[in-house]
Amino acid sequence: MAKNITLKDVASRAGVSYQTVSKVIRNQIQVTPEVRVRVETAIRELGYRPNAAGQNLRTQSSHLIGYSWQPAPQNHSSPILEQFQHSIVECAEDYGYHILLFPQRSARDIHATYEELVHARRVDGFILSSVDYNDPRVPVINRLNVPVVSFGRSDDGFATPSVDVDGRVGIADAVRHLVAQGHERIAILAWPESSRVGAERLAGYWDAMAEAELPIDPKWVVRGKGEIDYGYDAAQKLLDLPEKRRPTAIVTMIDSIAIGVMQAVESCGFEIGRDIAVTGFDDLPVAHYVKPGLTTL
Amino acid sequence: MAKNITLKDVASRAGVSYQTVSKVIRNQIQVTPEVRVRVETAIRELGYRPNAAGQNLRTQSSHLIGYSWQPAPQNHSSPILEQFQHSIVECAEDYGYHILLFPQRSARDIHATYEELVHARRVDGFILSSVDYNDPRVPVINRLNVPVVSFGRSDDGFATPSVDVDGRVGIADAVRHLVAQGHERIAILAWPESSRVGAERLAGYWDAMAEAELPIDPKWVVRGKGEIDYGYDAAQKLLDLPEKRRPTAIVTMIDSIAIGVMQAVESCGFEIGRDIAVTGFDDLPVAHYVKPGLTTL
DNA sequence: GTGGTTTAGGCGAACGTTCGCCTAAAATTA
DNA sequence: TAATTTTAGGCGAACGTTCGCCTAAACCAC
Repeated sequence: MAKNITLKDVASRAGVSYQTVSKVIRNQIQVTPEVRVRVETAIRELGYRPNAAGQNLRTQSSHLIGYSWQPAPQNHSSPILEQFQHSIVECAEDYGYHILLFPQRSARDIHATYEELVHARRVDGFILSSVDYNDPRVPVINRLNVPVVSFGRSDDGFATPSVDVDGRVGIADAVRHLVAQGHERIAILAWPESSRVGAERLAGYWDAMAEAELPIDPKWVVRGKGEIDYGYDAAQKLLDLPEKRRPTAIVTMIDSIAIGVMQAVESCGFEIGRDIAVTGFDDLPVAHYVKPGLTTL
Repeated sequence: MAKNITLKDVASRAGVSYQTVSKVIRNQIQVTPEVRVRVETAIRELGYRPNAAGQNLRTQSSHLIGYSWQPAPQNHSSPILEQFQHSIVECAEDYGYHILLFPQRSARDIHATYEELVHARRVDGFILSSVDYNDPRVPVINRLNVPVVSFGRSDDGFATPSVDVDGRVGIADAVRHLVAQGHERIAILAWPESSRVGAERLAGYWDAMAEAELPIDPKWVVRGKGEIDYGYDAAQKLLDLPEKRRPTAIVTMIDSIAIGVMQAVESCGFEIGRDIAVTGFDDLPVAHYVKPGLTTL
């Protein structure tokens, strides 16, 4: 393998000190245009790339994120997860990070695995996928005091810094919550069938309604596009239904739609929280997607 | 985050020099049992873990392997690949390595991506999956002169070590199985000639047919692209053949195509298993949910 | 000119390892 | 006991960065 090209090589070619090269690269100092050009051409001519090991050592960060994924439970390989994996890889790259996969042989292994990765400073943080209720990984990682994001929700009392809510589970939970409050006629403003995310969330609605054995009036499942306007228009139609068919709760796919719904509710003379409940939804760290009758963000 | 525990911390607690600790850890020198015990207990008590960045810098190796996988075309996720990914992660771990995922946005990006990873010494080598004929990644990596193995073979003159699913034997077995059941008119839905995997599997078909000394009607070897749709359309044409030329069994390259075939069979009024046999490949999870048990490999 | 402020860029130090050389003491032999 | 070999383990150096301090020259106002 070819010899490493280091800052010093660049420096001697450009006729400056190697520390100066480092600073030029990261724009940390003012240099005369002439020097900057000299350094930049030297970098280009030599094909210099900062050495990751050196950077990691110095900055005490690996620029690596550990990704924990469940090894495909037998018959149920999920394209969503594959998609998710691809997304995080792309996104991490945008910030100069990479994704590191690691094994997780047995349940008892969990502690050792994560401890090892963290103490060896091999990763800067973790992404967990398929987090379920009472996920054993969550307490372990929390004890290690390291940044973590999870895809899926764990309800075991740890205020995990940020949580990505799974659409299906999230909407289902929202609906369950409404059911628990006594709602029986629950409508949903869905997205066109082409939307995968929309389908996922709609499935959550069906899940929860079926679970509660509640009938679904075809009118309650609205499909459409847009944000505030869509919410406003669709909600008006729902509120125009005869009282017996009129929903007492409206579930939306995203907060901006919920805002439109709330506007419509008010302009029709109803009161949010008393006459009708509205829920929103967001992909960002939202633990609270339902506030009885009121979605505030 | 807690302060790093380094060799020096361990050393001062054990009353030796830090370099000695390093050597004890890797059994590179003889030490008196007494010293060894002192060092080992110090390590345990402090919870010392070698810092990966330091090791990487010193040893000039990242202990990371880059894994290039195709981001799941459309909705078709392959359980094989998922399995494969899991296996390499486990296996790498056994040798103290980890797997690094990296993005590959566009074809033109390929060179930059790999060059970056190699020059920055971020990875020690690569594993490529889904390698096919004329895979653009192969020449790029070979030029970088870095270790690489691939899953699937590319026949373009580079001696890249590889593993692969033996499609030839697999399909041949399937055909033999059908022959043993008394089938004589066996059709195959192949892929375009540009697909190496497809060529392999088709070769298995020829092998087995020749072995059984069965004639092959040119109409029985269909070439096409796609999944369910392809299976559906191609099967319909096969079923439209006059009875004497109509195949009694259809071999497909992948389960999703088989599903299309089965739909076509049903819609033409035939019964799977009685009038016609269908085989798949690669054990898609869906296969278990399809009504008439699909014979797959 | 004198004194004060800005600026470009040099320089030492540190991050945590591993490697190889070196030495003093212990073990062996004569 | 003296000469020789073996051994345990100390020590300096290097891997390639980044950070912060420092200095000499350049600039400015009087």
